[in-house]
Amino acid sequence: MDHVDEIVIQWNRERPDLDVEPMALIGRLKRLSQHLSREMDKTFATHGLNPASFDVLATLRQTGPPFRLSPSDLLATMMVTSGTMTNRIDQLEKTGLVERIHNPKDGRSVIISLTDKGFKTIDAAVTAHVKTQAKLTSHLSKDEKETLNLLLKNFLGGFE
Amino acid sequence: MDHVDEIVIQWNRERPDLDVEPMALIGRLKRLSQHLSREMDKTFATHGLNPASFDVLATLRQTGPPFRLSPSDLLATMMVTSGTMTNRIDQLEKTGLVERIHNPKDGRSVIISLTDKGFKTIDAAVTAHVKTQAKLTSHLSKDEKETLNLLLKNFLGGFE
DNA sequence: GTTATTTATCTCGATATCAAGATAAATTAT
DNA sequence: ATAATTTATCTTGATATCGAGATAAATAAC
Repeated sequence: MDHVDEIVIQWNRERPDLDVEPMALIGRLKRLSQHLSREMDKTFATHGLNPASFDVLATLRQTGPPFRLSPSDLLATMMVTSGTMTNRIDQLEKTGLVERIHNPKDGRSVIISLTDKGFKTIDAAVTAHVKTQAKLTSHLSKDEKETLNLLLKNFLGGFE
Repeated sequence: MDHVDEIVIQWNRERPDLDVEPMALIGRLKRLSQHLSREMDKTFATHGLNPASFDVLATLRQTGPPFRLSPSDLLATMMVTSGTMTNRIDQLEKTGLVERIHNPKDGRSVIISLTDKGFKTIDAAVTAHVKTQAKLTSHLSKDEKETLNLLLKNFLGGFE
């Protein structure tokens, strides 16, 4: 009997015409996502990052040498608008974690490049982050993790 | 082979020392949550609401007559700060969907009450919302929904 | 070659949220 | 009773995001 169960009971009493089973499923998913994010954000903060800056740095790091992507490339992997991306890069540039490099092949575009400082920061942060994620999923058995992952992948497949 | 699989492959190449299985699980969960929210927000918008206002109105409606709760009660069910709650109530009051009633029993507190307009709005919105949620989960079989819901409930139990 | 369209990035104004602290009433301790 | 503490709500300043549109360069159409 958790928080979502209570909501379901209330709606069944107030609006018995509605099938609120999907609401329970989606409600738990969303709430869980919030809890996980909140915990992971703490790890980012201990490395001077917020989730937005971590995301950008991690995406650059992950691509391998020379750790460079255009804002458009970054946009393609994140669910944010172009204005948000500009702001994220601005903040990272201010703190010296990335730099904007002029693209000689295309005057419209720029290349976002991890600095040494950015590389060191994200490598340390991601090590801690993975540790945090391991802890956050430690309640689940190996089997549960696998089943959950498969179901989520299937579910997510409907959207992207 | 989805977006998250690609990320896992990249990290395995760049940082083979890290076990990124939890990252895949959490990444899918978060991304799915974003997709679902984005779709549900459209439904709210067609009723003149945003997710924040929907949340407050739905919580009031769900409690049954007389559809009243204190800001603290509302806070207890939502993962937001008190400042956010004040703002949410301000917006809803401006549009006449709720009203603040003085609490005669306690001079510190107020009672947030659904207006007629608020009641009508949320009843229509929640009907549409449930329909949207049914559609969003229609890819999953009955069995998948049940298994997923159980796993999420168990996972969520570790946090609240 | 000139014009029209598309693409890449940035700008601007509005808004929701948070963290920290202010205010004021109720409760507890002395 | 008075003072200290706790509780309930609100205020303030900062920030991340979004939507819509601006700018400028590259590409396509004619």
